[in-house]
Amino acid sequence: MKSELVELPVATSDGIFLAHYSERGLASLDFPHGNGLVSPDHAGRRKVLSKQVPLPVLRWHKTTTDALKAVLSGRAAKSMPPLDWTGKSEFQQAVWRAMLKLGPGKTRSYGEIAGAIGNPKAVRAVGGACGANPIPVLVPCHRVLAANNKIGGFSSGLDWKKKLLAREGIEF
DNA sequence: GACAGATGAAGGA
DNA sequence: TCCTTCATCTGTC
Repeated sequence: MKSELVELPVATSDGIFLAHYSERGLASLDFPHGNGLVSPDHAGRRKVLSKQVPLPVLRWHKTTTDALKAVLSGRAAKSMPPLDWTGKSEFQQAVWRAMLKLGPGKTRSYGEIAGAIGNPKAVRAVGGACGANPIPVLVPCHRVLAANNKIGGFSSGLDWKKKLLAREGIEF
């Protein structure tokens, strides 16, 4: 089957994020690497040039750009592009949906997220699902803290998590 | 099937 | 308080 990803850069004041779109929607989002440069890993990845980008993807990309900039400045995204979670487990999707409900400045603990999806004991699994989140920032995994307001962890780097939380006025 | 993980809670020093 | 240990659940190899 063809599941070619369209790869488009998202320029923000924090660097150039890299968005990957499938025919279903936004599939993943990469944090800027170093000084906004794309990692060598992406160099060899098959991608579609901007000229060939389908119209729906261009619309999604605009929405994604707006949403990303809004979240990075501590505001709520006005609208979200469709998210492509194909191939992900039901559990992971449930965790991510629960996180999408968190507005700016709101936080939950891993235990509370676990409870929200009806499995209060699955706290460690929630941590695993957060780490597997392909769309950080837009799926606000940075708003999930450990118990007692501790920072917990962040797969893309604790610095990003701290920065994002600080912009939303969250104390931890 | 075994193991690891971005946790949480309880018990002891 | 702080540290250690154990219970629990899911994903990955």
